[in-house]
Formats: sequence, C-alpha cells, structure tokens
Amino acid sequence: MKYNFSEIEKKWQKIWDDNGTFQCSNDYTKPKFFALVEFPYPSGQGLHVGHPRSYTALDIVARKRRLEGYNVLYPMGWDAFGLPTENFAIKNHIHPAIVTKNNVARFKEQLKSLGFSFDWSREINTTDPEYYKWTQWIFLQLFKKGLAYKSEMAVNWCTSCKCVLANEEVVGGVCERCGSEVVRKTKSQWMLKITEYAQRLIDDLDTVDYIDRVKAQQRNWIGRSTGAEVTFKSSTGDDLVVYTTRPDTLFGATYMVISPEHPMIEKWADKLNNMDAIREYQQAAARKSDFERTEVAKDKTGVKLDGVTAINPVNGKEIPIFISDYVLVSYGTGAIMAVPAHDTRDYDFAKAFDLPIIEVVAGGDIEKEAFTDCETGIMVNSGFLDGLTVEEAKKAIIKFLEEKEIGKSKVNYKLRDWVFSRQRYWGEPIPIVHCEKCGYVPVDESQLPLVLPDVDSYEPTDNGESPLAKMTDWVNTTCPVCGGAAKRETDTMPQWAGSSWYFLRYMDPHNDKELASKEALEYWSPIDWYNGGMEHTTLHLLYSRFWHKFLYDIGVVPTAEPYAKRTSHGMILGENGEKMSKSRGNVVNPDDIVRDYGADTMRLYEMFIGDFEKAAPWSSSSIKGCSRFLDRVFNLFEMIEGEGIRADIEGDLHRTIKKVTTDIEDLKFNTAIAALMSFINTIYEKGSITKDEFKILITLINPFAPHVTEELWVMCGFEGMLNQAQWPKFDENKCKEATVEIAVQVNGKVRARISIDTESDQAAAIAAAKADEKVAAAISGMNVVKEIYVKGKLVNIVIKP
RNA sequence: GCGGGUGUGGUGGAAUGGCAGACACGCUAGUCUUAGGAACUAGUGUCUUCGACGUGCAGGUUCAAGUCCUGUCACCCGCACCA
Repeated sequence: MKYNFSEIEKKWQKIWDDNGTFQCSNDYTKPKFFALVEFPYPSGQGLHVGHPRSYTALDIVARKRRLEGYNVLYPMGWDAFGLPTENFAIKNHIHPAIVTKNNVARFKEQLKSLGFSFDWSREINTTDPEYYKWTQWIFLQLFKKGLAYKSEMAVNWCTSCKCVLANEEVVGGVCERCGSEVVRKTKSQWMLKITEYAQRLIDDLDTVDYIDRVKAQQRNWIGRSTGAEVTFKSSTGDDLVVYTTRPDTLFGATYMVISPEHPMIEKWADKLNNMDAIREYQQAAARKSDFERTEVAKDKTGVKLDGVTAINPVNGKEIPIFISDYVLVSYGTGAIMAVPAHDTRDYDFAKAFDLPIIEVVAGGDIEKEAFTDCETGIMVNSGFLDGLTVEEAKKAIIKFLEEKEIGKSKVNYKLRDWVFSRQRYWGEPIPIVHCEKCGYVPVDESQLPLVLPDVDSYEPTDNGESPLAKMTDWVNTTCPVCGGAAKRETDTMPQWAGSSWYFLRYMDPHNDKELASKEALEYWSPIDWYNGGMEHTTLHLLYSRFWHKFLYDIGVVPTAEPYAKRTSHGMILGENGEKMSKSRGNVVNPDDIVRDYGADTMRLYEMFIGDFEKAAPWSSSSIKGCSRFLDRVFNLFEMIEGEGIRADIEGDLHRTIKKVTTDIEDLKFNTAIAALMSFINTIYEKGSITKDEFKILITLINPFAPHVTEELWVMCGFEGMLNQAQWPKFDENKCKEATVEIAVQVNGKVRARISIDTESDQAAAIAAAKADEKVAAAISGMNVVKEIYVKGKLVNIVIKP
C-alpha cells in the first residue's frame, strides 16, 4: 500500500518552517557542527537533480549530528551575481535584480519541497547590498595591503560575453560559461596577488582533511617547480635571465628562446637587422587565440634575432637567440636556455632550425630523440660537472652560479595572479576611485556598501568598457583624498568574489558592524565538513582558501584554513549515461520526481544510486526500489506487536545501528541504506516488529527520509517529535552473533560451510571442519601440510598427496 | 606529456588479503485480482551442473588475490609548449 507522501511531506515541511525547527542555537557552550554545501547559482532552469545529491548527503549528516546532540549549522544562500542572469535580463528586458528574485523564489521552493534541514533564518544572498558591503570591505583590505593592484596586461577575453576571464575560467581555450572563443587582449585590470600565497596554499593542504584528488588537483594547478635563474650576457651587454629546472644541463644550452612579447626586443630594435620579420611574427602570435596557441603537437615556429647573440656563461660559447611562441611571457622570466638534447620541445625546435644538439647526460640516444628521463644519468661534455650524477651536478652548478653571481636557485609556480575585473553590470562594484592627482584611491569604508546603480541599459559595450561607464552621474565623483574631480572604477567583481567568504557570513548573517562577530567566528570556525563539486577545485575552493588566509593574516578569522574537511560528490548522469543537458534531452526534473514519488523517495534514491563519490546514471526504474522500501517501512506500522527488543532481533538491530552510524560518516550512504533494507527484510520474514524496535528503526531512517519517519513517530504516539529524539547507540558486544557460518577450504577451494561457535579457538574450528563429510573425503589419505583458521571467516586445510 | 581515477552478472552497484556478486533494478514462474506500471511467494553469474569456470588482459607474491606487486590494454576527469 502506498502512503500519502505528498500530504505527509507538506505537513511536516510546514511544521518545521513554523517552528524554526532547524535554526541553530547561539549557545556557544554546546558542541558545534558546521556542515556546508556550495550555495547554488539561482539559474533560470531551476534545480537540477545534481544539486540534491550534495544537499541530501550533508542533510543526512546534519540531521544525524543533531540527534547526537550537536548544535548544527546547516545553512543555505544564493550565489546570485553572474553572467547568465545578466544575459537573460538583456534578452528579455527584465532587470537582473528581478530575474534573481524570481529565480531565488523558485529555487527556495524546490529546496523546501525536498525537506532539507537548512536554517533559513540565516539565508544569504551575494547580491544583497548588506552582504556585498563586506565583499567590498574585504577588497579594500586587500587593496590596502597591496594585494589588489591594477595592471596593464594581456588577459583572456571572451568574444561573446565581451568580458575578461580568469585563467581558471578558460576551459580548453573557450569560455567556461558560454563556450565561445577566448582571445588575448591587453587591458588594464584589477588583479589579486594570489601568487603571494602559493606556497602556503600548498603547505597547508597537509593540515586539512580533503579527499586526495582535490589536494592533488590543487597542487597540480599551483604547479610548484624548483630550479635556477641564470643570467646570460647578450652581445649588446644586456643581462638576459632565464629560468630552468635543469641547471645541470647548462653546458648543453646551444641557443636561447625568448617569448614574442619579451620587452628586450624593443630595446634591441635598432640593433636587429630583421626587425620586419620579428614584428610580423609578434603580430601573428598576438592574433592567435589561446586555443590556437596551445594546440598540441604543432610544429615549432620562430624567428632568429639577426644582430644580437648571447654567451653561455659556463663555457663562453656564443649562441643564437630566437623568438618563438612556445615560450610564454607569463611564466618564469619569459626566456629560456634551450637544451635540445634533454628537452623535447627544444629538440623539435633544434631539428626544425638545424641547431646543434649536445648530449650532457649519458644514457639516451639523442640521434633519435631528446633524452628527458635522465635523472639517474651521468654528466658528460660538461666541463667540471663531468662524471657527476644529475643530482650532484644540480648542487654543484648552483654553488658555481651563486659564487660567480650569475645565478641562484629559484622556485616557480604555474599559478598566476587572479584577474579580478569584469566589464559587466551584474556584479559587486569595485570600491575604488581614480583621481588624476592621487591615483587609485579606496572609497572610505563608511561609504560602503557602494551600491550598484540602476541603469537603463546593461548591455556589454563593444569597446570593452563596463556598462557602468555610461552612467556619468555615478562615475563622476570627488576624490576621497584631495576632494578634486575623480572617476569611479566601472568594472565589477567576478562571481567568485561573493563566494570566497560566504560561509563566514552564515555564522552571523545579520551583523551590521562586522562581517561576523569575533565570538561567532571563534565558535563556528572552521567548517567541519564541506561538500561540493570537483569543478570548483581550482576555482572557488582555491580562491576562498586564499581569501581566508588573507583574513587570517589581518586578524579577522581565527583559523588559517576555512574548511577542515572537503568531500566531493559524483555527477548524476542522464539515463543514457551521458551528462544531463537540454540538448541531449536527458534532463530529469526534481519537481517531477517529488510529485510522482515524494521527496523522501527522491532523497533515498539519490543516496542509494551508487558510490557517492562517483558519477552514476539516473534510472527511472531503480527509483521504484526506494519507493517500495518506504512503503514497506510505512506498512510496518500495522505489524507492531509488543514492546522491548526481542533477543533474536537484537544482534541484527545493533549491527544495523553500527553500519548506518559509521557509513554515514564514511560517505557510504548506499551501503547504509542497503543495511536498512536488509533489516526490514528480516522483520518481514518474522512477521512483526515491537514498538521499541520500530522506534530505533525509524530514527535510523529519519536522516534519509525525514518526513515519513516523523509521521510514523507521531502515529506511534512517541514523545515529542523525532527531530528531538536521540540517535540510537550500538553495543559492540551485542553486534556479535553466538554462532557463525564459516567456509571450510581445502587448498583454497571451498568444500563445505559449517556453523560453529563465534568464539571457537583454532583447534575446535579445525576439528569441526574435519568432521564435515565432504572435507573428510577430500583430505583422507593426504598429508595435511598446514591448517589456517581465520576467526569468524574460514578454515583452510592445505594438503599434499 | 604530467596528475588523478575507473574496468566485477542483463543493469546500478557490494566485498578490513579470507565464502565474489550484499542491497536494489530487471527478468522468469506462481498466488491474489475484472485489471496491474499494485502487493506477496519462489527463482535468477556462466557452463558440458554430484562438478568446473568466473572481477579488462598477461604474469607474479601468498595457504588464500576483485583487493598486493610487475607489465599491458581500454575508457573517464583535470592540467598542458609551465622550460
């Protein structure tokens, strides 16, 4: 029989809402638990079935922790600034604030229909001036410490959004948001010095409990490498500094390459005889999009500088200098020493330009290819380094370079500073004023929030200026320092700004004096468990760690890391195993599932679908199993007989409590549910359940299916509400069974299964095994070589003829 | 190229080195029904079925391997001309 889920679910959602059931307490003496899921971007499409996978998982943890007596903060909010809203607003001539309001209302309704235990009294919205006041405040602190600066530089420019993008927002050469081509454009941009924190962002990963793939991906993205900077003298007498991770191969450097954008080229312009060819190459490189420029396996191109050469500082040899786009201006010094014998790229280039290739580490065949995997080789053709191992040579050459003052050891990172300006309307205004006399001047903190002005048209401009630039009334202001005429910054902040600190605001969301009170920060920090998508690993997760470290340094927050634990859920794919998308026509709408099966079934199914950390395809037939399970739970009500815990159920019950309790903490929701299903199957076989057994059972199911279990609690007449009950405890001793079935193997093959006393010793177990007919037959006339007994598992008798 | 991961029935997936396939879907048969996209019962890895074979493939370690080691293939994710 089906219970009336929609009636029950609406009823309990209203009760929870009216009573503020899940509002956390401000009693800072209680043990706390801060569970966090990534707040959604309220898009026009509404909730995706992927959202509830993460939200349900931590809702289960949060609900369980409440029953265990913790003061649980499980908040929700809206990451509502951003391009899609603005694009929708432009297309449909609706103000982005209205679009946001509508989308938020829809999302909130959908989330409530799923029965999440969010503390809605702490709801936040990044587009609320009372919220972004503090986003702007943090920006000003960064500015004051020199970590926010304006710089003219080549940036990623999305041709469709007409806006710059951070490196992290360019995926495969195209815009992460709209998929359009991204080209390089030189613009003056606000930048944040995340590179200053590169080492700490790596080091402190050791202090947090993140799943390994997140740590690995962040380390990879930051991309630390160690090597040396070496100064080469040019024939013009200039210093040309290169960065190399292989200073030991310096004797093999047969030419140099500088990037097409290298500033030295302009300095040497009048000494170069082939400036036309050089200019042409520079222009060709500049025209290329990021995608073209990073296309793999393309032929090496370049132009030799005619008129300027360099001297290899260790052997005094004169070597040519080239420009080539395989050297990036933004990494290292924008110049390299090329060692074709031991670097594949240099090798390809040397072959293309017929340059000498000198082997300096023995062991490879440089006639065929570059010998790069040479860390264990011995140095040759390298003067005083000859005969040393690569490791020894590295030390010796650095000592040499330092003594001669022509080089030093150096650490480099792939991580670049964060491009923080966006030429769009729907974002936080950057609270800076530009004064001809005083330069860039911060808006006084008392003037925050600097409210985003209402505009008639928020279309992006073709000249690359923010739509705000047209608001002359707003743009023209006075300089906070000298009082003279000045102009406001018209770029806005990227979407990542508001989400870089939002979790702090949940701790004290209505504070109008500080971003959060000291007491609240002390009590709630750090976040105990943060679950979110892998796609944010090098974006939001890295950015927010950076901001948090900065806030820690200036004494605002009490911990160096924001998140004690980070986990990540797998994607929910379409029924055909492909990523859900409108164009593939495989999108499942959560509203339909809630309508047809109810929120409890939806929640249960998303947790049962498979390994939480792995992607799993949606199955419209599998969900019925979860629906059936809840029907069976509901129908147990009719089977209640008597009280107490029956002796023949006790072991099963305790094992189920144990399994559910530990599996929830280990992200193994699927096996926790399987254990509950098994237990119910056992009860059905027995034909009845006692009131006390039922009480424990529905408490265990409550975090997964909160509505139906609350209803059953009341139907049974138990005291209060289930959300005020206590999480059941298991007794390790009661988990054990008196007898256990073990396998008996002969030479590793199972010959029999016998039932023995759980506490049997080896002698007893083996005797029992040998008493079995089949075992006796198998070993008769054979020599027993070895007997193995694994308690509670098996006996293995090893025999020989 | 670098980093991370995954290969188990018809399907989703379980298995601290210790009985492979828990749990669920699906399927088959049955009961009850005017009816079944309901409920319940039984069965369901494969085969040449008193046995043998089975966790991508090939080896190895071990009394014992889905699990550990070596090699190999395939696929997925992230980064990528980062010197």
